[in-house]
Amino acid sequence: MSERPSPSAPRRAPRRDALRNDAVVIQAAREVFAEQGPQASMESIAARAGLGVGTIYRRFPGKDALLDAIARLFVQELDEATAAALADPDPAAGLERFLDFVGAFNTEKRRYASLLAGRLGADDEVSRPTFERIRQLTQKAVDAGHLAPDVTGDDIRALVAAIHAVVAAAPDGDGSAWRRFVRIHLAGLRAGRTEG
Amino acid sequence: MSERPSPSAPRRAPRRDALRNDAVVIQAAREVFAEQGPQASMESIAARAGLGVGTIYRRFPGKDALLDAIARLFVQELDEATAAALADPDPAAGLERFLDFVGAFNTEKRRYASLLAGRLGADDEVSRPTFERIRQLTQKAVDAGHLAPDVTGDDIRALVAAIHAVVAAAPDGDGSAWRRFVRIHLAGLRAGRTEG
DNA sequence: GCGACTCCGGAATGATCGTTCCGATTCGCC
DNA sequence: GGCGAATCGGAACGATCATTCCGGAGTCGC
Repeated sequence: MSERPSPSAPRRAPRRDALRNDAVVIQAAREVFAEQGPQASMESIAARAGLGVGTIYRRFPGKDALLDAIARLFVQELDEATAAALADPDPAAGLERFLDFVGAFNTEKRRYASLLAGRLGADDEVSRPTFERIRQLTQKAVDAGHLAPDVTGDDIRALVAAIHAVVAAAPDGDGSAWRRFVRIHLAGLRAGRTEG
Repeated sequence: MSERPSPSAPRRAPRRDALRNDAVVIQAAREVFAEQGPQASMESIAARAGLGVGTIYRRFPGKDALLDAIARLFVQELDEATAAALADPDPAAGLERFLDFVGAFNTEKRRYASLLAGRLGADDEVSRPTFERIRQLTQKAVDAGHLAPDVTGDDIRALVAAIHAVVAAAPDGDGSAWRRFVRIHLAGLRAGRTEG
């Protein structure tokens, strides 16, 4: 019984250059997909990374896996934003901080919406724990009297989806039209008693 | 010498089958693009139409032209809806009727958003005369006191874009989540004095 | 430094798809 | 019914692109 971790794997540690390339590929893919959308070719990504296509395929089973990896990255950033917003002692401020993040995120990276579209199903456009946090964030704001009593996490989720679209539809120069949109919608969420 | 209407065009009327196929192609393309998105193949459209691909190319210079033709059709429908809404004697009712149309239109045809995206530039997502009518519609509602004084056509246009997204993001069964969204946003547009 | 093994580059492969082309078919007119 | 032209069908072409493959370069443990 010599201590081999696994009978058939006397593996060596991965080489340093391989590890570095891992990060380089993700970064390049992020940039290229943001610029050209999901139909960007693997070759253009490889070129941006300064690598050959084969190197990408060593790490990722295929283009779809690469797309998924990046989508997961975005969800993770959104996740961190919800966690930060939830930690804010003032519920209203936390909610607005979160919505600010969503708008800024999409403004910076216009094309990400098309990347996420379809890749994450309708009911997990936001990963489940993230949505749970949005729900809590909403509930706190309702309890504090900042939103009408019947407002739910679904309403905020719809608003998030709407922000995507408003950012994408805004004229080129205008990077903050979405702020006005959010302000208006929040006014509706405060005042609106939707006796349904 | 002999009386030809035009020197170089002794044209005969188009054949009846050609005229019929024109409509068949458009209809098939509408259906297939709605189901599969803009990346649907020309062959699948031809198959749906019960025709050969060559027949499509006789009418349309290429796939892009076909896509454009359908996008123009949608804009035209939207155009008619704005005209009808503007004709309504009650400004508030006209505006709501218009927004109802937008939501229903997108609900029926989920994938049309991706078809229109990018094809019509940011500043003519709605054709110019259509946008002019939206502006008038908005102004009438403002003058009648149904919307806050500083609301403009751009606000309604943003709402239209948002409705697209909300419809697309809604869970499968739920074909009317967008109604709630619109109701809330309209409340914000009524109450919100955005002293900016 | 050296040997063995991992990793990289980029040409080759196979599939998909938009577009073209031309013989066969159908239509309009007499 | 028959002729000439417009139209159709769908095979063939060329381009693009994801994916594979393997000879050669680079790295690690010693």
